[in-house]
Amino acid sequence: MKPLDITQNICGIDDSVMPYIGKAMKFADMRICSEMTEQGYKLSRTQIVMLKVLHQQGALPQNDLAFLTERDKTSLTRLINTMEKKNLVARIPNPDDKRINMVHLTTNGEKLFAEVRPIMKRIISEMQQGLSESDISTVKKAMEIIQDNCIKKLQ
Amino acid sequence: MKPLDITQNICGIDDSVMPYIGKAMKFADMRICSEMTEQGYKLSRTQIVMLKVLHQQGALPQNDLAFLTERDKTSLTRLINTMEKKNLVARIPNPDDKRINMVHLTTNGEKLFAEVRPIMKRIISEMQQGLSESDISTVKKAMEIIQDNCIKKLQ
DNA sequence: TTTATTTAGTTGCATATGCAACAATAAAAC
DNA sequence: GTTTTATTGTTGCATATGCAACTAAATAAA
Repeated sequence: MKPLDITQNICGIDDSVMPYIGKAMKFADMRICSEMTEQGYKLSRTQIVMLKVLHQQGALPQNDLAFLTERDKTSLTRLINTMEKKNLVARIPNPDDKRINMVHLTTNGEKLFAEVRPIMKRIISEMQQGLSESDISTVKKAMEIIQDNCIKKLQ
Repeated sequence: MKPLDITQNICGIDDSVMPYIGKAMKFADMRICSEMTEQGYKLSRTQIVMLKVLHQQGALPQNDLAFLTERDKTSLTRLINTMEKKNLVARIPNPDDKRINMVHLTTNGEKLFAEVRPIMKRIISEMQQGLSESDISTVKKAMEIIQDNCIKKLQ
């Protein structure tokens, strides 16, 4: 028995790209996770992206972080919980508005990001080996179209 | 404040397609879920795909189902738990090999799949509105390449 | 035939995610 | 100045997923 032919798409729509992008994403996440583990880092792609955003943007309120990364605020809350336990980020209450937590990278988080960055760079270029410039730009365009089509109807 | 420009990719690799496919997938799942809810069905894309596989393949051992759908067997176990609670599928022990559970679609599951199938068909075609034949085939090819590159290194 | 190994499935633990409902605080309306 | 509304963040509940460790059963090896 083999995995189902990937062309067997949902509900007989034979030109659906959904299962393709779903699986590519899943395996990419697994690959990143496994390589990080090998290198001695217990980090997911999600966490690495968050490190990067905080590195580039500086401290931000949770709400803004959720918006910037297009996540539900509850998801953001728990992601920050996880990363706080690992001492990658810290919540610092804003004295001017007691509702707000500013999320900072810790020194440890900054250090880890610097270490992990070149590894990610390599993994990503390995994952995209064999894709032409034009393939990459077509994929990006297509994904934006799909995302727009979805959001349009999500109002 | 706006969502980060999607071109802001992981670790400064500006031609990475990862964030694009991740977000497209997430919004597609949300769209499917929300539309299903509107129509009175509490079903995720994952569950619908499982209904379809069982509809087409007939009853299967959990192990085979996990392999066919490229899921970890523990993930499969819990997906079947969820669907069993909803009376969409049933586990029937194999008398010839007491280790094996055959997973069947229930009558209810079969009925629901028939109802949901045309809805999915519409959603998918709406989501891909604006993609040309050639875009779709490029995306498929690209996703297969990424998946292969990942699996290669996951041994 | 008894022991060792492999296979099928489950459970604990971890990550990630969204919706609904909630508490605390700030801002607006009155 | 008090009441109402909006904003920020958390928790409960639900889904989905993988790895490690486990049990039960079948198969292979001794």
